[in-house]
Amino acid sequence: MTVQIYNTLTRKKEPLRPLEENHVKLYVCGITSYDYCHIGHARSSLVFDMVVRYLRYRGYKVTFVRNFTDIDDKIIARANERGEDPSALALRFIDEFYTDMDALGTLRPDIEPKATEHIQEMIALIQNLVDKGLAYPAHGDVYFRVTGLDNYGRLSGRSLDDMQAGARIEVNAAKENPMDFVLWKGAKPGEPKWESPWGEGRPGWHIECSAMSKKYLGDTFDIHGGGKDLIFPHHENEIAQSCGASGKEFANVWMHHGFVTIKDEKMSKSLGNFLTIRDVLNTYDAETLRLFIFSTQYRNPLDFSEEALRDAGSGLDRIYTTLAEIEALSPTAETESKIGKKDRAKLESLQERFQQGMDNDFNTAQAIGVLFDCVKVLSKLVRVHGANLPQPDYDLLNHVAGIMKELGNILGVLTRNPSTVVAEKQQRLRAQLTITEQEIEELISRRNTARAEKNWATSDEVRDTLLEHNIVLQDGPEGTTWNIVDR
RNA sequence: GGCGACGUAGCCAAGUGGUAAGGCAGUGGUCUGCAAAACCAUUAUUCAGCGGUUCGAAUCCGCUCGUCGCCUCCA
Repeated sequence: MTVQIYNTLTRKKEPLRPLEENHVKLYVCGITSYDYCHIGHARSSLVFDMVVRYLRYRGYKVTFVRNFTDIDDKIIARANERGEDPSALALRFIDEFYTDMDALGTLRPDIEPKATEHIQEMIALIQNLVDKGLAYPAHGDVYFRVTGLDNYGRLSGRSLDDMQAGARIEVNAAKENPMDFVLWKGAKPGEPKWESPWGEGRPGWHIECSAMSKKYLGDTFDIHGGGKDLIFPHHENEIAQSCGASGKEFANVWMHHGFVTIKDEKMSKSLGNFLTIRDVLNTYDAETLRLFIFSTQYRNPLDFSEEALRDAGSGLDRIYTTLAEIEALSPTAETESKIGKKDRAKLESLQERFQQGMDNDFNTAQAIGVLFDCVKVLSKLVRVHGANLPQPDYDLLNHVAGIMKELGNILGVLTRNPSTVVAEKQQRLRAQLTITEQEIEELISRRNTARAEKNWATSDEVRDTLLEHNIVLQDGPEGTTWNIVDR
């Protein structure tokens, strides 16, 4: 079985076949750095972080390139609003991006090129296109001639006729065809600019990815990724530029992830319905956010809600609690297993089933289902046999727990020590208590006296009092214990 | 208007031609004075609707309805 990936270009799942044996070359469109990143950006980074981790787990060498767009209309506009230098603003938000990425625990790409550091490569590429008749200078700008290619529109599945019928195209007299797009923008007063054969100016948006992917990965490489909103025009135009210039294929596989939505509407700056990464990490930890983001397959829309995030949090707690319980076990001298056939089969097939899910176009929802399926079994076994666990069963439980952590790491979860996580949570909850532990003990003791006298009214009253302080009681054979309710 | 995606239990979500994973919630049981927690069991004769192909369809095809996205900057 090989990794199957849905290719936007062919609209099919295809087996991954890297050009170079066992070496995957991946280019992902990164951020335009002019503001803090929101949860949609987090999804993008986390999806490709997971893709890279999984491919490496599957034995591939991965060269991962992700760019920064650090020169662009929006950066200039924002800088002007704030009276800040555009490049300083771009650099500042790249720093903020790193702060968020580190908080999310994403791996750094192997190469993170910035547009402004590749102006010469872009100029060379544009010159190549001009020489081939695929681009033309006009009024200080340079435009790509879309009619020069016979298959412009093949990624987004639209024809030039379709697009012109759409008629949502700005009037620009300099263009031969309304769908022609800008490769180089002539300088306007006060804007950042670079020398070029066509006069001073700056690059258009799409050309940077063509130039930088070529430089670091070659004319043709394996996977190009980004959000669904980049399919048109950004990726369509990259294909036009790169294929036009090289005469070769560009990226073999195009991966596009779905949006994060709020109440089923796309989260976006223009709608103003976005939450920044740091907003969310203020309340929820990174692993919770990861589990939430991976709870659906990457191509589907993901609806953000506090409830969904809380669900992810309790799921994560449950796994950590079970793993911590396994850590605390000790075996007996017995050598005969008490684990039934069905449970054993589930545990032993964990890795294989997880891999099946992930091989299926990185279906993290399926893979997480497998993880929980095993947690269920582990938790039951700890409950039923924990106090009296034969050596071989002890070994199996620990083995499976180890695999679970390894697989979790592909999603960037279960990276911490389970006992520590559980202890820290208790500590955090204790810090929020509105009652001292001594008072709790006193109340429990008062209740136990009442219970001994079968004074249930007083007993229940005490229990309710404690519940108001988020303390829930558990009467067991060894006496009464208490826990803090996480609200 | 053009192009595309999606519609599976109360909610989230897998399944992509062989008879509905998993999570949250619910119900019954064990336990308990009653609870809580935990465990055990159970919860969709059916996959938006209607046709068609097939021995067989949630899965393939057609139409209808609904939701969302792209066509302008967007992850």
